[in-house]
Amino acid sequence: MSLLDYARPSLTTDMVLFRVKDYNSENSRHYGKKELQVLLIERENEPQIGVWSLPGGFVEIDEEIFDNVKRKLQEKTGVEGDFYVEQLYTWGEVDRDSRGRVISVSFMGLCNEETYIEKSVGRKTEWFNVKDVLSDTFGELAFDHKKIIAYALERLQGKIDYTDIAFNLLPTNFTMRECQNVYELILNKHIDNFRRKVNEYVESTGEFKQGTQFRTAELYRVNKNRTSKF
Amino acid sequence: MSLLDYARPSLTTDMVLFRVKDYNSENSRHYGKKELQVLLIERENEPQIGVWSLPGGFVEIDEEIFDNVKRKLQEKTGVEGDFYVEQLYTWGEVDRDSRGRVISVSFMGLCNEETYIEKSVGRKTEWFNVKDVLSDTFGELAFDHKKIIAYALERLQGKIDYTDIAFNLLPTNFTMRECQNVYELILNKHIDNFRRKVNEYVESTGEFKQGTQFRTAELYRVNKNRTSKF
DNA sequence: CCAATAGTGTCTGTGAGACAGTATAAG
DNA sequence: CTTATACTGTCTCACAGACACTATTGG
Repeated sequence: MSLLDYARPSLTTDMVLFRVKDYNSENSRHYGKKELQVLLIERENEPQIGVWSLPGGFVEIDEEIFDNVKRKLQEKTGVEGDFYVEQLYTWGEVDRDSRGRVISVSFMGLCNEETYIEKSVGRKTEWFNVKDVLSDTFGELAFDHKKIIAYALERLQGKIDYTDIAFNLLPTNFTMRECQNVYELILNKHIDNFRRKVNEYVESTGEFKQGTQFRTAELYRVNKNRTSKF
Repeated sequence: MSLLDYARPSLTTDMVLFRVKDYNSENSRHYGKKELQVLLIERENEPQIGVWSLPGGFVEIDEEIFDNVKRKLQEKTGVEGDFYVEQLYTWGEVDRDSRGRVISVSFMGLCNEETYIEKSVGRKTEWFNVKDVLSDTFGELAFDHKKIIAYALERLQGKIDYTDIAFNLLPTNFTMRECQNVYELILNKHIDNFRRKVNEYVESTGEFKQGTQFRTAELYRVNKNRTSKF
């Protein structure tokens, strides 16, 4: 029996790309402009034209899945760079796409101002507050994309305590306040004794952040020589 | 542009089914017959005829991926039942299968003597010690199946400390020694103060295991009313 | 009695939550 | 000086590693 005898599903990718907007805003207790954001695009084709959706697209027959998700992201949103990406889950419910059988391999990306650039590609793309997107009042996303974003957020929340994954949302050098902002935005709660918790992951740079309104804060970087927990 | 314009990859599943053989053997310090095992089948078709491989097969166009992996397992190995299954990872490297582009969604199953039955289907299937299969001396498995088994074991080891996933490898009622055997086989090390570690996950049945050579041991079951950590 | 396993008690160090207190910047 | 943030010190409680100890079974 040849492989050709099988009717094959289509294979696509979906990227849940997160960033933290205004991670550097001061005072963690005043929840201001800073927010965890996800990148969405408005669908241009049937079905569900005009509906917000995750960037992604069909995988070519000779294209690595991982390459595809970065290529589609670049083509559709203009976002590219060397940021963190990990595979999340594969969604394949028979009726998840009205066009037919479509299998989607989903990915989570974590970027920051240093690891990505964004050019206009003449399409409607926008960074949304993740909390807003997941709320009932936001309205529907295309296909099962709301479920995928919720899954990505859960994965991020789950891994943040026992990996250094969150540092992918920060630039090379950052203050403790900036780092704490990122953690608090992801976990959606205040964290006490924060510097003690991330101590094993970071090291001093010896430099200080200038231009702040109050006491200058020391800049830290990820400690690449830390002993791994795994 | 229609979906038909795309050349589509084939979609398959692979099942990494674990069980613990002789989890009830006494004395954890004498590593005897008890072992963590994985179910393999000998390939009957090209390519790689006669090579040990994970059970699985091609997904039908109108078949749920999850249904497929359980159906293929039953058809190819004769193993069926209502045991724990979770999706692991999707493997899609362009050159992972010599027949063409084949995407494999892999799953991990955890079963025990109560949750599965095994009938002969006239094919060569066998339960292997996971440690042996992953060692260099075992020889090659089909495709990237050794990598997939290694990934499944890592996932199992990673989740065992913060979930009750390991109890899927035990029958409804079990002794502390049996439970400890399962944990020690998965983590491949001795564990001290074991009953204290699993206390929150189990509750007494009030019954005792009869027919043991020495002191009788109390039987426990999974505590369904435990407060979740998640 | 002995041998082997089942199960308990306790010491100690580590680490997290809570929160008081000190340091430093701008104005 | 004040104010707001950066950063340190310390108390307490819970828990995990280490390991000594008691309990119960068959022979």
